[in-house]
Amino acid sequence: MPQEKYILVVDDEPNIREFVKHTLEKHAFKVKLATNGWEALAEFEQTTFVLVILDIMMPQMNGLEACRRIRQTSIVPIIVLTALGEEADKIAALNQGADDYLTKPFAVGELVARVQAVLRRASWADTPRSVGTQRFGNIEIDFEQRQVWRDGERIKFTPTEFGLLQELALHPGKIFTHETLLRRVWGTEHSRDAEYLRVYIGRLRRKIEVDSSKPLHILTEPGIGYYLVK
Amino acid sequence: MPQEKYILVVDDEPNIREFVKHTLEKHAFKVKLATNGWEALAEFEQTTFVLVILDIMMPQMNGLEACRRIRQTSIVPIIVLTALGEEADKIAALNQGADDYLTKPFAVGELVARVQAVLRRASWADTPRSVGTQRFGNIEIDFEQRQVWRDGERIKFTPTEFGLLQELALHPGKIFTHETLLRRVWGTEHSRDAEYLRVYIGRLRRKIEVDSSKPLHILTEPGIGYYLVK
DNA sequence: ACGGGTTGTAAAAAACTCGTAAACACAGCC
DNA sequence: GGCTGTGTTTACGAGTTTTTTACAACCCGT
Repeated sequence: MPQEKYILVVDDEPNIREFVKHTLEKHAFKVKLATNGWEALAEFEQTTFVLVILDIMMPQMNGLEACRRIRQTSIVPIIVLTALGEEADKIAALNQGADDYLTKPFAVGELVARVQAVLRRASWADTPRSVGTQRFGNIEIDFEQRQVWRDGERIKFTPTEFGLLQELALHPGKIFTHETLLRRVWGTEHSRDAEYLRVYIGRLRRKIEVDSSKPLHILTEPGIGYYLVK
Repeated sequence: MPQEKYILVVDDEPNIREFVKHTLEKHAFKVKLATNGWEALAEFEQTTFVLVILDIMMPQMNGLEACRRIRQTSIVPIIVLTALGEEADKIAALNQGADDYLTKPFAVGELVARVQAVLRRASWADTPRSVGTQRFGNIEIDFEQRQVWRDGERIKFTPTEFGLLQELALHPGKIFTHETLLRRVWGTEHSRDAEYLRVYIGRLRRKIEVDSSKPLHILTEPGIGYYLVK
């Protein structure tokens, strides 16, 4: 059923707000607007959104704080908008639970592509999977049994390898920062030991990618972290 | 026993039919072909199949109807093939009792992965969880009498040994973590004493396995725990 | 094209896991 | 007491996994 899909757009700059609204409406989405964090949270109470697009730099309550608060009560996908060169903002937002980011200025095509990508990943309906399993093309992961299958063949993983794969696979498409992955897999005390990650990402790729020098599933987001796609 | 596993492939497009047939035969399956729903049902009468792969869009009798009719008489796993974007078809097919779907075009790896996954799940489902007695190749366990027989000879087990064996045997194939086994057999207060487990798994193997250094029934999942297979 | 930082890979070193043997403890029983 | 059956504890070698180190490959801005 083509139900109405609401997207919440939060930005203090009127022209960006209108640009995004206009673009999304052309693609059959319904759009609600807010100009700061407080308004965003208020809107969020009112309506059920399929996606939130959130500017980081805003007066009143900034995007980072809004992102954190939304995440406390919802798993709705969040795309943050950052200014060019504000790496730290991106990373902070991703650490607060944002799913993806867009760097201003962005083109119509880029906006639409990201929105659709995020929604596709989040769409729960389109994967018929038995409970506790996920599929990425020819890879199948059984979280309960801690087993992974590639082209129907079982591949064995060490505890650390599986832990890392699991973090990535539980939110396909979501970009994880180095720090987040290190904290979740190795614990807070190793959140700065990025070399662990390099070594283990390499091992995962050698096990699940067809050609580990041209990965299709485990992708690098330079300067930020890693993410998994189908 | 490497019994012959027949798969029925139903599609009106010759090249897809041959592609699937060829791929599956390379993976040691026997393949029978049909080009429409009527032929499929006719073949289905003749041979016992372990799996049916069924195109949705076909002339004569479409896949959906064929799926429904097969389901009336059999629980054989069914994978349906759908064209890209035909969401409605997928959902309808899953509602008619299909087990999984593949969207055309698909890669070799993905086809094989789905076939194996569906077969794996099917074989898992028919494992009898009976509480009475259970058989693992040459080993027979009577849970009521707390007795075990190997090649018809009674083997004696101490209470702890039998308790551990029983935990594993009640869910064959399921991987139990060290902690779970320790908690269930020795109690929560010993859930960290992994050395008990090492010693007792060794004792079980010496009693049950033909060659305890190459166990066939009681298997180790490194870093995680143990499980029992037939 | 250069230099500085990041990312990927290989390999050595350190730490840990698993299976096994053997010793010990402790009861019940003769 | 000595014997037997069971559970607990310790120790060690082989093998695996994790950590550490080093360096090559790559990207990006100047």
